[in-house]
Amino acid sequence: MLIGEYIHTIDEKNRISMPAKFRKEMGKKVIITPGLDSCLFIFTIKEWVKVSKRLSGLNNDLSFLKADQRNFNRYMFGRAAEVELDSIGRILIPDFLKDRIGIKDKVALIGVEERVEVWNDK
Amino acid sequence: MLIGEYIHTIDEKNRISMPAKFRKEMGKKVIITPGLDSCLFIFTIKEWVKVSKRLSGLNNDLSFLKADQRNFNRYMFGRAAEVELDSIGRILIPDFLKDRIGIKDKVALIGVEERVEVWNDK
DNA sequence: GTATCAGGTGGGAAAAAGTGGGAAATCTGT
DNA sequence: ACAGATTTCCCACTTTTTCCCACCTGATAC
Repeated sequence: MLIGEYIHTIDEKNRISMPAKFRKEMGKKVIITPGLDSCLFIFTIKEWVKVSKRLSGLNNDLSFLKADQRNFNRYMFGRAAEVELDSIGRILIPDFLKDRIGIKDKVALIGVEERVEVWNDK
Repeated sequence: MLIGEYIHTIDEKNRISMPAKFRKEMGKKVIITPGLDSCLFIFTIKEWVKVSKRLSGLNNDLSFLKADQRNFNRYMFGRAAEVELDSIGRILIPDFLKDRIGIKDKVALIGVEERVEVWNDK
């Protein structure tokens, strides 16, 4: 279970250290998506598979008729990125996701049970 | 069952000795969370599993789709910490929790049935 | 009264985590 | 194909955390 909050730096190459406490559970590859609220979500591959299945499971055969559903799924899936941790446990935040949460310098990485949230830390 | 009150010192490395009387029951790892009022709760892993299940038990599989559940879970899990006792039974209090209860020097560790509460002892 | 023991406190040294940056590899456009 | 830009990989420095040992104190036993 992912718990606790850590303040880390995002460097000029858009890298952030995954807190050591989270690394084991996160594995080598993770999925980053725009979160709800002004943050990013980071999921393990395993968790992402579950989440994405459930999200698309909400769709019924006529879901393409529902604008909200279409927009939401486009939002979630369209901007998700698979990211690999480097040899010392850092992840690279794609520009289009970085801009979303207005990161300047410091970010808060928050363990929320099955995901990590990334917030700008004013 | 955890009972009794002990006044201990928090040192400059944020360590507090778990009272010897509590150690056996607490085990090697514990979960520390902000308590109600200005104190911290320390739970055994076993107890934490029960507590967190009960509190987040209302969540469905996609709890992050609902704003109030997101906020609740962020608070609940984001401010918790898994902490290991060192070889002589001390726990390390994370800064973000230490600040919460305004610890200066002495703390009261109080056994309350299934948890230990940590209060500042002015 | 003194020795012994357990619990609690403090601090130094070693290890790990976090940050920064250079060089090699890859990509892009002309 | 080449020059310049970007990305990836790796190494090195600094800070923080962890581990371990030693000391102090109060209680108990002899």
